[in-house]
Amino acid sequence: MEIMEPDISTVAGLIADSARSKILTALMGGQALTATELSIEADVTPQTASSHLAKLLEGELLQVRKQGRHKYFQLKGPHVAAVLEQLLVLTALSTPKTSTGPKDPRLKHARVCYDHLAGELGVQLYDALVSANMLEDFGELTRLTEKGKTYFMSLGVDFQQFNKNSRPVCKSCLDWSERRNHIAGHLGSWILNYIFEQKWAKQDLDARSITFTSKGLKAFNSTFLIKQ
Amino acid sequence: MEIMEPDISTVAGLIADSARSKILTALMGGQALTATELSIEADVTPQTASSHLAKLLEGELLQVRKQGRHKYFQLKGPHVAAVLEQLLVLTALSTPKTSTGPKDPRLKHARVCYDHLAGELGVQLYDALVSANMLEDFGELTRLTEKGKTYFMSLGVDFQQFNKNSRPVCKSCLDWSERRNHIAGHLGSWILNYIFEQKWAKQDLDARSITFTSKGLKAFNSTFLIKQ
DNA sequence: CATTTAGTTCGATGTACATCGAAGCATCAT
DNA sequence: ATGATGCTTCGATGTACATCGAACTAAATG
Repeated sequence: MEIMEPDISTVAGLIADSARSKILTALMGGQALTATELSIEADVTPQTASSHLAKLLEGELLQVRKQGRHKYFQLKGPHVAAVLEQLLVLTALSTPKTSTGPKDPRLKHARVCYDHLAGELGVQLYDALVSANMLEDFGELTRLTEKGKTYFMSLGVDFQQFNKNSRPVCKSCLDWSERRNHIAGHLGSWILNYIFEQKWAKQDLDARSITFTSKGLKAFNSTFLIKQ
Repeated sequence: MEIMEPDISTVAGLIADSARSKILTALMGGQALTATELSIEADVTPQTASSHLAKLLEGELLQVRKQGRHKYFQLKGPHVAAVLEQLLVLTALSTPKTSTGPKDPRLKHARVCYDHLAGELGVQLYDALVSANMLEDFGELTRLTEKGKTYFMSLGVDFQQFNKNSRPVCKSCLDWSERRNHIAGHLGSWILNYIFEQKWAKQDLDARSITFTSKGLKAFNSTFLIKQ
């Protein structure tokens, strides 16, 4: 007669497999990927990937769009991304060597975290907005000030639109490589979109890291008041 | 040469097993439990539980305190609890029947979520504080107002102490049964502690649900301005 | 039409691991 | 001392499942 606690183990089991976890983290890049792309990413044959993708769909972690003979897969929603991000943080904390490790060029510098900017640049953006009094920082809590609100409205943000669904406007998100906050939520999503719209940067092939043009980086820095 | 993304799958694998997930959710109750208690909770023999507990320790999800011939296990920290909570939310979302289900007496009413109050009472507390202008609600974001700060200081909260480590003072946390916010973070932890200190309630045997005395419930309601 | 490409289904193989019984150490009680 | 309790290690058993080769469907291409 007791209320059953939801059974975590099945969902965790979906993430537990090495190939599937690679697929999921690849999809943290935010963009939809095809089955074969994901099979390459996961380093398994297409047949194996197909089986995994079926399971991830069944488990409601992914969604598909069919286009011609291609199938484009995506994370099902922000809640899924949140779980993955938390797991990344936890793993990064318990294995300090690999995480803050020395190597790596681009992924550490700037990458996409589901639908917003992460990496060094993401953290810099966060810090700049805080020191410009556009963002108030309370640990993991973050709030856009009036000044910040008017500023982003001048850039074209429609906050009316944001409030329509339940997603928070502005949410901080712990970065597993930097271990610092960066901006998630609606605003984070909008900013990343803006970056691509302005053609300041483009997403790399590996679907997670992004590269700024030199002009784009300058524009980004000046628009968001990041002091070099 | 690329930076390796942390391997989520190993941590997920620890949670993926049915017995281990039962152990972990049992420990979401916040209080330390012995190996045999956990073996009962997980519905396996002591030997099996022992093997699982060793793995969870190895994987840094748990910590132990040895006392005499007993071993008391606990979640290693808030980050672990955060992952579990996110997984609970995700699972609850994808299986709506079981989660918001009809049955259940106590667990739905008031329970402990790692170190703070959840369930109907937790949500009521949250709402009351918001409507009393002590808490500002921005979706998943929450902030204590000046009014709230002074109020809690009058109850004996030492905010100086809170700021010493990195944990956020006040953080909202999605409730998997109610699908509404409740208070986590330092303040959430303090409030739960206060409830036990005042002997308004005691934690049940199943380690997750808590029962208020009738006097305690009244005191709780009036202290935190919850209108019946 | 035939041919390539994307994705699937099926069956066989192998491996990882959860489980418990039995036996072994501690620690507490009497 | 002797016995009881809490927890662990070892070994044997069984099962679940990831993997790929081979063969199949569906869509684009020419």
